[in-house]
Amino acid sequence: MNKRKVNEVEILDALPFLKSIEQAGIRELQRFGIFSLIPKNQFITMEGDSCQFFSFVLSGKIKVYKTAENGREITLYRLEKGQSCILTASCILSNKKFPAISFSEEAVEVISIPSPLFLEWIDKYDFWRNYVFNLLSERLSEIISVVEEIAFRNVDIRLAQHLIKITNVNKDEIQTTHQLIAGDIGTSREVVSRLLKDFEEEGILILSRGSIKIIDYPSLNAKSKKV
Amino acid sequence: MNKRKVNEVEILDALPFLKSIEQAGIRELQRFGIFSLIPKNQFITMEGDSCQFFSFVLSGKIKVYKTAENGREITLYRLEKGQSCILTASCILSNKKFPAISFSEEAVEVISIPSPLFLEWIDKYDFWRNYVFNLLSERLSEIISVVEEIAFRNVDIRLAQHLIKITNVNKDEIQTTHQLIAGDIGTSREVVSRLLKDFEEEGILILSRGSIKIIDYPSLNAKSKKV
DNA sequence: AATTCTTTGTGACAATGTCACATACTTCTG
DNA sequence: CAGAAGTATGTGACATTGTCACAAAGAATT
Repeated sequence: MNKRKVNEVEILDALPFLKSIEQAGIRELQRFGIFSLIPKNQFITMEGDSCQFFSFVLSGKIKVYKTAENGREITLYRLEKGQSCILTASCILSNKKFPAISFSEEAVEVISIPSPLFLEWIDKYDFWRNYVFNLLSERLSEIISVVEEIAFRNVDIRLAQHLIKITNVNKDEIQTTHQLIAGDIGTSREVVSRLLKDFEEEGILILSRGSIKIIDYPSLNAKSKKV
Repeated sequence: MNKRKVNEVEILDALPFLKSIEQAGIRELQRFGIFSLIPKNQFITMEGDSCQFFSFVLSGKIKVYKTAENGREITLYRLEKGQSCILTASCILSNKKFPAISFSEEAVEVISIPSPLFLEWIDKYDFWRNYVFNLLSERLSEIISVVEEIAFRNVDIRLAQHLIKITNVNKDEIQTTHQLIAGDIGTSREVVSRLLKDFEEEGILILSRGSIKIIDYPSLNAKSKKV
């Protein structure tokens, strides 16, 4: 991992909440924050790791997920620019082990601070405390909606929703594999393949290896809202 | 709801973490805490309510769950003596609506404090902050294991686990309905009925209306750990 | 004893998950 | 460049789970 100190502009760009508050926070982050560059497709933490650092994502994308013995996966959430990991926070706060796997889907730049410092800042800085509490609250809602989706929603609807979510606004072609989609929506690859095939037969999209081209967005959208 | 002030002994009995710290916390709770007695089988909050108060459970049991349009349910967690609700905390902290239903399975005694006070105390008292953070962290792990169970574990195993969980140590007869079990493990009543029937045919338990009698605990236990 | 409500049982069928392969496309390697 | 190896997708068969519709049994009420 590539490590160095990080400058104020980079910090403020990723963490605008720091702008509104006293300089102390930024100075402290510059002083104690450790910059790391994590290459693409690396496992960052595994299930059971202990959390020595708390990190902010400056750029890139991290997937946080659980796996089953049989290889099935379920994505809990993703971290992008300006975000940080509720499970790490929770882990440090209650001194437990990290209960999931985190993996860099894209190369990631992070600033990390040692966990004792994380705890100290919570007591010391109001803005920091607010940031962490909000982080926890928001991620919690996300995870609860994951529960809801998996428990109640049919797979075809979840699939349609997910395709919409990962479709880039100005591009109708998604680069991904059925296996990755399966992990994101918590089902098996075969089910995804079958349903995508159905969608293709309905003229909603066109499949090719490693890519899905949406050709009837309105129908896909309708599917994602089906009762 | 029956409301009154509450005495120190009751508070300390339910919230032992207060013992170890300064008197200020207890005095404040006595001064501003509102005692309520909620009868059995009441809806306490509904989806979309806003959270005006933060409450501690002194006795009784509250179920916090989500429902689907078709009536299916999934229990997120239960609150008992000394606990409080992560979703309420999250709701107050990020100023959002309550995203679930809470319901008193038994008559419940709670002390509540107004949410602005909740926020004020977080800034003011270390012990309070620690309590809330720990609460959030621990409930978060619970909810993540709910995700894991629903996403990966077969229903028969979840059912066996759940039966073991709700079996009283010194009694082998459980008073409940198939419908309630279905809600707890996130499936439908019919599936629970079918699987329980299977368990009965295997000689693991005996069914009667409103009650399940475990007669072969070792087998049930084995089932709950099946690959 | 009749009525109503709640709980449980069940068959049929749809949706999803699993397993075992087959097939096709890509990349690597000599 | 051909063949091999790796990765992604397709598919049939079958098990599990979810849904629907309705029957039957037990408990509570009148």
